[in-house]
This record gives sequence, structure tokens and C-alpha cells, in this order.
Amino acid sequence: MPFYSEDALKAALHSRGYRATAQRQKILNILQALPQGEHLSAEDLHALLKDQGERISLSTVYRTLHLMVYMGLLRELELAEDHKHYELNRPLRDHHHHLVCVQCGQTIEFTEDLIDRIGENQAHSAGYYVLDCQLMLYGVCDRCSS
Amino acid sequence: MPFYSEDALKAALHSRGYRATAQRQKILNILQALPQGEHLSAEDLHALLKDQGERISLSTVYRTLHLMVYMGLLRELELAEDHKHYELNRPLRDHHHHLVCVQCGQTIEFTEDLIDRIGENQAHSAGYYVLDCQLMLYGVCDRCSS
DNA sequence: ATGGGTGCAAACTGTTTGCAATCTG
DNA sequence: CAGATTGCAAACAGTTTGCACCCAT
Repeated sequence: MPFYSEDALKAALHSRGYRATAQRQKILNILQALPQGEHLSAEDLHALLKDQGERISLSTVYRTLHLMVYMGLLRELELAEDHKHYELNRPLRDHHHHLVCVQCGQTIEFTEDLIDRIGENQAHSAGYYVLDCQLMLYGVCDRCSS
Repeated sequence: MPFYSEDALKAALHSRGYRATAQRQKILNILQALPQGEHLSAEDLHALLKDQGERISLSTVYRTLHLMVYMGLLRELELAEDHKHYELNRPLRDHHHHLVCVQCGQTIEFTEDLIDRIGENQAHSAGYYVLDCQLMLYGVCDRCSS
């Protein structure tokens, strides 16, 4: 059950004056097909598209990811790695947060509605419309600290 | 009232088998002197040191920042910009969180003890020792959405 | 005096950009 | 058909690394 049908994406793009292209559709499709909690880097995504036989350039992947983050369709994650990861921006109640070990990079995901609600409140009181709310916890896991 | 006296830094380094060097001292000093909520990039820090007449290389700045994040003395922030920022990792109660406009980059800081407590609990129950806890809110500010 | 730390310059990685060609509306 | 979007290759920024020298322990 995809969040964005072809038409929904088309409408979202058109409503802001952007054009619906095959590349944008394919990128969103891949990210929609990802299981909850999976996230890809721009290069992962590009490699996947290549594997599927699509002809699409890395620059277009970057441009599309930026556009979709800007539109609020995607979340951009900064985890332990040195590059960004992207995933579909599902409704707030499904948001998960990240706990990262700064030494080994192990990442644990968890959900916590209260955080999302607090974030929502803070943003609203500052006059912001929320696109994404991420609690990042950095620490040392038990394996690394022993 | 600095968090880390010269001796405290020296002790922290020695206890983990690292050496106390003038460069490490100077970098920590600059970050300690920063007002609450200010944060610098590696290059900002390097430029500041140069201005003060210090002779220190950019690589050493990077190496030192990494070491101190790893040790838990500093926080590494990923804001709207395309490079990392660093600030002193003060005790949890002083932690602040960030609200960023994805369109204009305006950043608002706020504090919320409850978030820190939730984070602490989540981390502990996963067996992690917390170094840092940041709520990142991405959205669109009222000026950009109008 | 030993080996951790530094400075320099060169390499690297992920990302961005200019431009001509190609599509969408 | 006009202008948005793409692909390519080249540029870029921030960061990392190899190595010889230096200095803390």
C-alpha cells in the first residue's frame, strides 16, 4: 500500500510547479518499497536503479532527493556514516528515532510518540510547519564500553 | 567557569592513554569560551586559532575534534549547512535542541528536559551510555511558508 | 628514547554545477 | 515550443591520510 500513487506524486509536483518525470517516479517507488526503517544513500539508490536496468544519472538522484526533502516527501538522516541516508517521510506516528554507537556505528531504532508530540508543540509555537522530527542519541554501546 | 581546567583535560586524556598537547588544550579552550549555543565548524576554529597567532594545522583540528567527540567532550551537530559544527558537550540539563527551516536555514534552539530524560531512558534500556541527545526538528518557518 | 602527535601536501569522497541535449506541459 | 529536467564530465568542499619530524611521557 504505497503512500504515494503515481498520480499523487504527479499532483504533488504539479501543485508546486514542478514536472513529473520518469526518474522522479522511479526514485520515489524504490523508497516506497523499502521496509520500515530501511534507508538508502544516494549512491545506494543509484546502484539499485542501475541493477534494475534503469538509465539514470547520479546527479539526477541527488537533485531528486533534495527536491523531495524540500517538499517534505522524504526524510534525510545523518547517522554514523559520513554520508546522508534517505527514507520515505511517513506520518508522524510512524516516526522512529535513532540511537547510534559513536565507536562501532551500531544503530538502534525506536519509536516514542511523546517525543513527536513535544517536537510538534515546539515547532508550532515557533511558527514552523513540521516536516520531520528526529531524536538522535549518540553514545557508546555495551559491547564497546566493556 | 570553564568545565575543563587544564588539569582536567590532561587527566581525561591520560586516563585513556592519550597525550596532553598544546593544540588539544587550545582547541578545547576556544570551545569552552564560546557562549552557550554557539558552535563552530572545523574551519571556523582553525581560522580563529590563526587569528590568535597560533600555529596549528587544519588536520590537527580535525583529528582533535574527532578525538574529543569520541571521548564525549564535544557534541557534533549536523545543521542545515553542509559541514559539521562542534560545541562543548555540557551536562544533559543544559542540552538544547534544534529547529531548522529546510528552506531558508533559519535555526532556532530550545531546551526541553523531558526529551533528555526520555533519551536517557531509551539509551539505558538498550545498554548504551549516552554522550549526546539531540532532537532535530526540520520544517518550514512561517516566513518561508507564506 | 619511544612511539604518539603534528604539519604539510596530496588524495579522497560525497556532492554540486555548467552546459548541451531531451523531455513535459 | 518554452522552459524544466536530465546526463555527462568537470569542479568543488570538507575531510582524511602518508610520511617525516617533533615532543610528551
